[in-house]
Amino acid sequence: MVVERKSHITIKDVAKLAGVGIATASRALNNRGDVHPETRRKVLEAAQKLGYVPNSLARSLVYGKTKKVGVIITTVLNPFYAAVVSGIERVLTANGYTLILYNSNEDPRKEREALLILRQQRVDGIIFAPIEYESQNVKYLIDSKIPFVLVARRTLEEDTSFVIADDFKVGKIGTEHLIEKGHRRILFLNSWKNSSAKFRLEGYKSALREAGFLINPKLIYSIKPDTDLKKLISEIFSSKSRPTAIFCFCDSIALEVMKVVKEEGLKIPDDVAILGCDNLDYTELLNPSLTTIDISKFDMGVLAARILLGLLEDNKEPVRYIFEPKLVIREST
Amino acid sequence: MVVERKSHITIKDVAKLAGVGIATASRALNNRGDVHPETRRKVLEAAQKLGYVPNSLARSLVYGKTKKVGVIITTVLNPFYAAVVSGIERVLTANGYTLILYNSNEDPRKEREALLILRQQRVDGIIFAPIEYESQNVKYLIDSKIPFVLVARRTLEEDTSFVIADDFKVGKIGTEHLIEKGHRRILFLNSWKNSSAKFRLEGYKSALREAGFLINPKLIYSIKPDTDLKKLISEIFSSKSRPTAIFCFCDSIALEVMKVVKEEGLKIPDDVAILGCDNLDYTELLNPSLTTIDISKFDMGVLAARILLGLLEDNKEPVRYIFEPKLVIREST
DNA sequence: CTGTTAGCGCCTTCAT
DNA sequence: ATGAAGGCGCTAACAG
Repeated sequence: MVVERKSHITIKDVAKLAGVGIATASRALNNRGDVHPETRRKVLEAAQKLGYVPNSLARSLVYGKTKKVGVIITTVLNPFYAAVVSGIERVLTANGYTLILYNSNEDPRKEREALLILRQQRVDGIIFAPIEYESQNVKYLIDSKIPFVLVARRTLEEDTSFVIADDFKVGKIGTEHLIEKGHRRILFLNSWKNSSAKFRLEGYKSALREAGFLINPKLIYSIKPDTDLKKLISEIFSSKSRPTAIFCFCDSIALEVMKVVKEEGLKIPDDVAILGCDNLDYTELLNPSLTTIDISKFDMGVLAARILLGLLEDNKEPVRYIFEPKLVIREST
Repeated sequence: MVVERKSHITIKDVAKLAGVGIATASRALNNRGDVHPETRRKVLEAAQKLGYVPNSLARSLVYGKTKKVGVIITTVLNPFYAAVVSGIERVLTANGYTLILYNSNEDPRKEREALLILRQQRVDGIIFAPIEYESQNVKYLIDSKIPFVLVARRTLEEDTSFVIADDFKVGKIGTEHLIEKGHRRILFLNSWKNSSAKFRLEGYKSALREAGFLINPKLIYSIKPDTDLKKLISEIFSSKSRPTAIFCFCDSIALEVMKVVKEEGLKIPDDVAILGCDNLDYTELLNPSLTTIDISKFDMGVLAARILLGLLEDNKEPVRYIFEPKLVIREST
């Protein structure tokens, strides 16, 4: 016969051992209201002796607040998001909040699932990098009434809080740099469906247009997580009119592209120039060092978290913040 | 038809709208017991209409299980841990578990705090990369009776579950490789206090000893998060008998070292060889490409999560698994 | 100052 | 097949 042992010490146990009522124990434990010093001592001692750990589920049930924040990003495998999450975490934990992390992996179904679970968990707020610019999931989130702030990516809604980079400018200054370097056929390996992809593409086009060049749709690709970069690149470079430069959506993609390009026996930047984006730590030491566009990753996370805290605690108006990107010229272009 | 909603719809609301009792609503919602098909339909419809989202806090209170797992690592900023976490997440979410992430940043106090909060949150289990080999926090965790598995780092306890690399071997094959390349003065930039540091150091010494060389304590350093690498390196290299090779605890450190070494005007590997560990994605493309030691990061996470699930669901015995490291020779040595 | 009581939202006997 | 009632652990009135 297995005896079902009570798995956790409760406040009841503490109260009993201290020889006081349950409410008194609660008061003593939480420094609330008036408790006789001696009583408090007894309670704390009992708690100590029993190894009492308050159950925050029960507490949250009562309070209606959980002190938890959900974070949904693409994947922490991308150092860009790792940095964003790190910034978020810094602020959140400093303010007594716990962080629940979800990686959507660019799959809207997983994103939706994450949202549902976060609602079930009754998180107080959500920080979110939505997969799509026109996002059903963000609509759903708005309906849910949970305070949230978008990070790194925005959506078409005008009245949401977000912290993003000026992606139009990213696309523009990157392309301008390549044009300046004499490139005319610039391959744009863009991301997929998200706001950054959308606005960077517009920046790319704008730069081309202003320089008086035609926009060649065949030079614009959307990379999905399952895209076979190797195949794509070698196809593109087997055509007669191969591009002389590649503008990659992010450094992670640029890294992959560099591998493939090298395998193809092409020299960087002589045969093909490569431009990344994010200015990840290692890009400075790549061979050749990667020209890229710096975006304040960590600070974006910090600010997003701060804004969310504002939303949670003061019930402020939506806040929008746009970080300025900065071109970092190195050897790859 | 606008529905006025209070802060959260409860099962009570659903029951009322469906015109049934709470218990029946619960049964219908959870496909439990016998419910008349027509009743079920009404309940589900009501839930749908109200946008009901079950409160998992309340549910967990009843069940005594939360379906949540806590993860404590050094920092997700290190791609090594990002990969580990990613592996963990893959398995956990696939099994209906939610992941709560904490970064200890090598600070035992933060680590302890994380442990406390996870207990308060009543997580079902914990996956944990402890900062110290002789860890008070792991003792505390053991006392807490929460099932856990250590990942990447172990402690002196023999009867805990863990998934680690064979760190003695890491230290050994790395050092042997450098010796083979003709190096005699090998600087070991080790980590701090954790099991990997301990065993790798033993491997390093063992290799030196077996080759018949003396162990020079002045060539062994422990890098802490706040160590000024630049200063350290330039001091070391300003002495007459400078090392000819540097064995770095991990690729992230190796990256920093490469930057500093280059600033000092030294050529790699001619003036100084550099060896990393972890085989991060970008190391292949560094200038020069980094010789490193491959460790199955993602798989370590996957396995740790699987083992934890085993512990949670079948209440199995502790499981220990040690991954084989593999030397990856490139240009930097 | 302290104990009793009524929930927070949900699930589960136990009757009906 | 269904509803009433008790309880998970905790906090907040409300009485003493």
